[in-house]
Amino acid sequence: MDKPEKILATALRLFVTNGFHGTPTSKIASEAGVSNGTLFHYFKTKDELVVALYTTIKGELNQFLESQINTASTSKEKFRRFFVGSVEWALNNGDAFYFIQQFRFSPHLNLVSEEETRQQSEMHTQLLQEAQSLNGLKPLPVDLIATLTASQINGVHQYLVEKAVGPDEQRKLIDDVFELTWATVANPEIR
Amino acid sequence: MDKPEKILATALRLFVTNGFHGTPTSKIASEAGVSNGTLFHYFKTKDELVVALYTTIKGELNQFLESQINTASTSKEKFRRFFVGSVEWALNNGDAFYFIQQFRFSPHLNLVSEEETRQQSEMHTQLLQEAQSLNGLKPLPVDLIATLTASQINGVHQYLVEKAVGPDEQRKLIDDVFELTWATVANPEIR
Amino acid sequence: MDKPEKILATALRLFVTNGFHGTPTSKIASEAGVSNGTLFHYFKTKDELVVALYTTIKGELNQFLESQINTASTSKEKFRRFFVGSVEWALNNGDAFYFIQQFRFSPHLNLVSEEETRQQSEMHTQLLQEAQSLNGLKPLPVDLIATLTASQINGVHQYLVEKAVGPDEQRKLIDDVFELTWATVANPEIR
Amino acid sequence: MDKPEKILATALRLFVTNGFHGTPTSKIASEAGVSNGTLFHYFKTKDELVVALYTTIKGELNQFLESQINTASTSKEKFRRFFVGSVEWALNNGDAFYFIQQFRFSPHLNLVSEEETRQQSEMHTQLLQEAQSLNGLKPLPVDLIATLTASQINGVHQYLVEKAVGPDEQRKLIDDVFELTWATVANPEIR
DNA sequence: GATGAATGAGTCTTCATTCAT
DNA sequence: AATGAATGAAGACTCATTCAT
Repeated sequence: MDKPEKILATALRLFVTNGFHGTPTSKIASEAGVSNGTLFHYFKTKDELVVALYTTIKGELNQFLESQINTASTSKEKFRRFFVGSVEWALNNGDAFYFIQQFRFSPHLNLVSEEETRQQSEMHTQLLQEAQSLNGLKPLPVDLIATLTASQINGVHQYLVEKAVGPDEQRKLIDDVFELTWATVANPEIR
Repeated sequence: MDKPEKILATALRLFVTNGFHGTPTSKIASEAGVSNGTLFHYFKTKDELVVALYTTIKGELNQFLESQINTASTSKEKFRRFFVGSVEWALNNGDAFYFIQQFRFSPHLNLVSEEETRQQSEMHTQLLQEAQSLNGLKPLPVDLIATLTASQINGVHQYLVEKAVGPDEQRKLIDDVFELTWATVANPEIR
Repeated sequence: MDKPEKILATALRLFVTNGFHGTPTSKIASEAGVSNGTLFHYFKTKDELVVALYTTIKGELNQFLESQINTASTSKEKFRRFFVGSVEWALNNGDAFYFIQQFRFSPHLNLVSEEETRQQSEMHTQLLQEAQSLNGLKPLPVDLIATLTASQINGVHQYLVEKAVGPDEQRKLIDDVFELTWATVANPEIR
Repeated sequence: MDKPEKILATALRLFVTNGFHGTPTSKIASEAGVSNGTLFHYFKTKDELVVALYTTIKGELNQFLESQINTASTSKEKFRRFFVGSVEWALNNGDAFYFIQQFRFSPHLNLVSEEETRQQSEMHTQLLQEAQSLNGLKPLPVDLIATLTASQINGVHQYLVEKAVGPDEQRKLIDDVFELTWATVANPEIR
């Protein structure tokens, strides 16, 4: 792991525990094993570091989801992979997932261009548009369906974390909720 | 509005715009029309102010929801009032609702006792337990259903805010999603 | 004990424990069982309170010493009473004695007029001048003798406090040191 | 003089004039020619600065006394050097000596470990123990003798400062009082 | 690239003091 | 006389950021 990566990883850990404000750059630097100056060598400002962390994490998540979806053929299967993959990634990357929420409810969000924000949700939207064009979804606004499924993903994840469910049960539960969600949004006529 | 109330109202507005850290206590005080010292007369620390704001808002929300539910008789109707009431409260109290999310993804959350946290979600849980005991819900963990419906509430709200939907369409959309959600969690046999 | 007295007594206790700076007037007031405003009703400023406390204590000490000396007849006996009385008063009024030192090494000392300062040490000087005029003391400056004996008083007191000597041994020790001190300053020819 | 030294020197001067509380860290910093932040770079808190100043001064005093004693051979001579050296150091380092008293009657004293306090008075105690083991002192507790001589040192110094005695007379007076003190504590049989 | 001493603006918080009741 | 809410000036301390080495 090179220095910028180490800095980002350390920042993530500390931000999640202490919040942005509660984490001085000096602490990030020292815990990352670099000097104060080095941090600012790679990230011009603290805000830039925060945004870079967000962008990096979002990139990793998207890359992971893409790899999950690629191998599926049907719309439902793609959708399932997206749903299940999201929850599992969130479970395996608790800090990163928490950070995303933290970031979205902070003024830092304004520092990310709308263009970038749009791109990041593109995959999800595209997936649903494809499904809808094949008559596979209820006649609801695609964006609504997207938002609702994203909410469900958050919901399942939150439940699993709070209840500390075991791995086997976990898999079953995720799948159950996926099926419920699919039943909710899918066109019953061609189910 | 007495002084503590003015302080809380001003703090809410500023926190939502600038974040906790981005809002100096001095600005809260001056915009609330009181002196710096007065703020600290009523709230020992800034953190205490943040927590007090959260507790107050949660209290108001819960009181509002309780008033909504009281007049309903059937489980589904209670549930509907809860669902619709939540979304509408969120729409009418955008700042307060945003603040709740902000707060939940910040280290301040740790300053709220578990007891209080439990109390705040009690109504929701009770509602669902009652419904389940009457065989009205699918055989899923009540907490899961609670978390999922809460997520749906967030989802609809988020969609409505982002899309700036008009009032009539809004009401219809909320009701549609409620029905979808109910269909998702209700026991189909006695639907 | 009326209110000003209660305030002074409380202030003494708190000053000794926490220092002048470490003791807010609000704490003095609350622990004295009066309101914040009442304290400032009796003492215009905090500094005035500090000085009033000093003056009061010094007055009590002097009154006590005067009562001790009154009944003695010879110079040596008066001197003994002064010496022993000082040490015993210091032992019985630990806080007050500590406060005097605290006060003397603080900028508050400047708030006491020189006239008052002079008056307070008058008794001691007078005692020694009387003794010297009777040829009872070594031919040293009276002020030097005064300063040295005062230092010895401090010294014995400090030792007794630090070593927590028992009462009987205490009395003997004080007397021993008095005799040593007397031998040091008294004119050997007419001893 | 490096920055920490400059800060300590400035702090000493200001503390003696205005007291701990009467001296803002900002004033110390600016008069020392460094920024506010630099002061806190070297001393984590104002209290730590105060304690560091005390420790430094005590260290300097002890080092000076040690150098004075080293060259003497007999107990009495060592004792004389200690006595005279102490008074002269106090005269030449008025601020530092005043600060020591100020510090000893302040709550800051509690911040110095007992171990350190013990070490600082070790030299004095050792000196007297050595003298006593050679039968050179009266059969009194060594600690008492130590406390009494320390008090005499304070006394002479106080007198000389108050009376503004000239240098020649000064030396004679210090020596006279030393002899008196020695006569007071030394064993008369082997004098 | 890397360092870490130095900076100083910015913030929370305290507290002596006032004053209307 | 007594209260205690209100004030705001003042101060300790933090921390993002710079820059000479």
